[in-house]
Amino acid sequence: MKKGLSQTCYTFFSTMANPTRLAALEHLREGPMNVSQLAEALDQEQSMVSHNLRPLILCRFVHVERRGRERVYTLNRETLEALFNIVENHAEKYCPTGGRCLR
Amino acid sequence: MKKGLSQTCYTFFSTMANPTRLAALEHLREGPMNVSQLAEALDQEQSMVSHNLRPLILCRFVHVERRGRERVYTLNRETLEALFNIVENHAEKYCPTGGRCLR
DNA sequence: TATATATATGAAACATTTTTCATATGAAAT
DNA sequence: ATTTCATATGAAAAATGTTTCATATATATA
Repeated sequence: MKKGLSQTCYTFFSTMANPTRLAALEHLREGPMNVSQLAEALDQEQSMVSHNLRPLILCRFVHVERRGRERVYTLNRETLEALFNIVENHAEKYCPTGGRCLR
Repeated sequence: MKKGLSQTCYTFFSTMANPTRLAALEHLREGPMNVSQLAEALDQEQSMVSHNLRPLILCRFVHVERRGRERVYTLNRETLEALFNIVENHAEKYCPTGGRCLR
């Protein structure tokens, strides 16, 4: 592993390891959305969504574009579809009960 | 995304989002090791290593085999090499400074 | 320019996770 | 059967991360 990848991994996975952010990413798979739409879809306060979007942007898991006074968030599919595939494959093989760990 | 994958993702990424566990996984890339060897390599207390290995086992990121009174831990390469590749590719493209996020 | 709308931000309160330390377990050696 | 060695475990203390609430910023509209 290249030097610094361990730190990168930590930032990367910490950002992913949050239910609100994961739910936001799931919704963004359907297509770009602004913050209000996300807040509505997630049934969460605008402020909370906003707070949680920031690490996603810093990690480049989503990118943001201004449209008037809205901000439209778009999924970085290149990374995230690949990532979800790995998790899905791993879960199919090792977590047949769906999310709950085996003993 | 299949139902339950969001929960699976959370467990998956939470387990990855820890410096001690990431360092352990890095070392296990070199080959199987027992707990003492890992503790030595990581320069950490045996107890801490042990605590941190548990989630890795539950998620099937490593598997363990008894050898006398030792326990030898082995990396699940199938999942983890694929995962590290994605992080590496993402970082190369988006984090040229190595681990530190862009602004 | 005043107001409304969309989003972001800071800081305190709250929650979860990690680390440490003492001790338990279990297999091997004496 | 006792001791030793390797590892695991429970629980308290410490560290991190999340959520909320009040408010700031920035763009658009009246």
